[in-house]
Amino acid sequence: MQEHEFSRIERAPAYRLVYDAMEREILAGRLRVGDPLPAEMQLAEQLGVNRSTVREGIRLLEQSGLVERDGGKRPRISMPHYLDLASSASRALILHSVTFRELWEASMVLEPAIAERAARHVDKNGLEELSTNLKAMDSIVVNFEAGAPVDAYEFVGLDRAFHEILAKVAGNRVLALAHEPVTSLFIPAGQIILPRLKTYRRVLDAHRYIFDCLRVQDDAGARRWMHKHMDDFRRAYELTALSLDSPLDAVSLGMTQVSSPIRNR
Amino acid sequence: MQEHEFSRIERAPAYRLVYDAMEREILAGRLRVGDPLPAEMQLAEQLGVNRSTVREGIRLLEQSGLVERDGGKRPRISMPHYLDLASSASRALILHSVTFRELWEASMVLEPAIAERAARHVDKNGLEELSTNLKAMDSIVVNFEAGAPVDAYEFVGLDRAFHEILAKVAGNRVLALAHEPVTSLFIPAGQIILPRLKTYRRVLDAHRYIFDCLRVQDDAGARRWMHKHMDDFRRAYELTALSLDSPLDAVSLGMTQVSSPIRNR
DNA sequence: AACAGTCCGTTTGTCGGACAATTTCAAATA
DNA sequence: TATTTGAAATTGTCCGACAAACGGACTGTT
Repeated sequence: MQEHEFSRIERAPAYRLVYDAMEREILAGRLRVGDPLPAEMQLAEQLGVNRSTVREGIRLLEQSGLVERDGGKRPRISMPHYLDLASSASRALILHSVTFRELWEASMVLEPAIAERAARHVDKNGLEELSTNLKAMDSIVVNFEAGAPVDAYEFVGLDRAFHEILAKVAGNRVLALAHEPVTSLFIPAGQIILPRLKTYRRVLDAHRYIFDCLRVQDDAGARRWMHKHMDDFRRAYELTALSLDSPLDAVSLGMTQVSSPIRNR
Repeated sequence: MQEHEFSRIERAPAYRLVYDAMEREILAGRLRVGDPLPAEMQLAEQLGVNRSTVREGIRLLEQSGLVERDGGKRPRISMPHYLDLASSASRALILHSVTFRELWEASMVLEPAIAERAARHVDKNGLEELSTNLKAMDSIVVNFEAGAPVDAYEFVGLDRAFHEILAKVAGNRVLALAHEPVTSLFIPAGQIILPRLKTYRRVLDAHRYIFDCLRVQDDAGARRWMHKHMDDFRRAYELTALSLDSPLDAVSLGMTQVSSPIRNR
């Protein structure tokens, strides 16, 4: 029967305070992107803590993408790239046993919208990139129809690349960010589905229709074809006797070595 | 003039290997969610590195949400909640100078889709939550129209809460994840716009229309009203003489103390 | 039996120091 | 000027130490 509720007393460890302090400096622009981090010793003195403590704080910055380490060189301030965040998002979604249906529903919302915007904003460069992608996929399909085996990994990679080029071309980074985990989670499913159903030609054709719409800036057409394309994917998923409502399982989908979100360049 | 190209030798620091190893154990389920982490000393012995190195690795896990520390207790394995990721995403988007237009475009895609699904899946519980939210907002508006001042922070908080309840009710975690950074970035804009235009009643009415559609499971109506609601927001933004295409600036939007993504419970 | 107090081993947080490997940078050299 | 060299700085890793907090067992009181 308490009258007064006490607010929880918060006692953050020093290494987290280090993290907070440095994050503030970065976000406030006093430490600029690209600059090397101050030496650990120097930070330790300025902040009045031990070097080990500073190091632990830097690890937090590192994982949150605000600090980037290249080999043994001085770590530098960096902007977390939103596409890096997507990998953590994918992992989180898997751990929460998100179902394929949720994934597919989201893609039915995002992909057509992205295709539509891509058709409106595409430029010569984007068309070039897409064309190159299509050519590569075309040669795989032609070879396949001549009897050659298909490298599923390569094919699905091209598929993904196509959609990511679209997302880039659409020119909306918020949509691109939302889109990224979806495509990355589709990959394992694609690697299971495609080798079984061998619908390579179908995927290629869909991409080509979308490409044609982009070329003439037909945004409604791009949206429509993308819609169809994604619906195809769901049907294929069901045809392989996979249930829409079973969770994407980390292990069965080979995501066990997601490993570290270090971006190699 | 070398003949043979050596593939770059990659030498990750030990603390990152510690991170990788432990992440593997967690994702493979050998360390289960909720379990306390093994003692640092024990890990150090098993992995053959020093305790300091283990600690640095644990910091990486901590920031990526796979390990949760509550006070001075033993850290425990945890699932990163996707909504926690959203705060990093928001920060990244701000750092990349995303424009309000991009944000708004994304919301025009996501919010109506979410409202539509919410109307289809809403249950008694969800309606209850929404109703409570509406009542709270109603009393603020009524007071305002009687001459009382409005706590912008509180109002915008209720606004956000309404949209988040919808996202939850829609029952699609992928969409909810994509949605989260958008609402959180809208908040500062709302805090600028609403006190100037004083369109509190307008927001409340829109929410109520959407709520009514949900009650009768009118998904098309929910979508339509949400669409209108978001379009209203853009118009309000323009009316305050803010440019759609200027980047969301961290400082002017008061995001300087984003600070640590620790989830308090 | 329920509850408060005490004690003790364990674990984390922090400190200080040490050293090898590598990078950085400026001086010396061709 | 371009290259090499060498010293200083910096990071990665290890070791050892100790205070503070936690968890659990034990005890005594009501």
